[in-house]
Amino acid sequence: MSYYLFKSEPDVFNLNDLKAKPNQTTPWDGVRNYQARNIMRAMKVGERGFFYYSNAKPSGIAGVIEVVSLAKPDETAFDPKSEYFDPKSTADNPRWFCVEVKFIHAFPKVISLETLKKIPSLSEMTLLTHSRLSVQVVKEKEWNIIHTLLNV
DNA sequence: GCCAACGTTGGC
DNA sequence: GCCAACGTTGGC
Repeated sequence: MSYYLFKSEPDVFNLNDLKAKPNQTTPWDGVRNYQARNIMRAMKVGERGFFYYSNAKPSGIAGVIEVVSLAKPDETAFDPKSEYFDPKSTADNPRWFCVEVKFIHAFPKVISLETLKKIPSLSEMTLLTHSRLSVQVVKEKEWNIIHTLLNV
């Protein structure tokens, strides 16, 4: 069982938007980075991840979502009208993939990046060492530490 | 709005 | 396969 972190700009797509979707579920499409794609392809149904707000005030972890389907081809890559269109990705040989994710819960308050940076045991977290990666693996230990912050 | 970090592209 | 040029991400 692995844990993950999914980034989104809340002005573009946030937890309320996810909650409003049919079945509170959406394909995590638009990812155009190979490392992030490979992480999604390794995800299993039932695994959970943090929903992270980037370019936000404040940026930070806003809640939890769950993987509800294995990675499948990202349809937005095939659509010339989509901002995520990629002519190099074809139905025969798709380049980009996405899992479907479901709303689980929103934290009462966003756990800010500033707060996370202050915790020594989180200093190796991918969020802090490879800040640009938009889909990340979170270690179980990190996952648990972050949940204990909710009780403070 | 700036800019550091870093991923991608394409010429050679 | 190298690497310069360029584009994007995301914190501040």
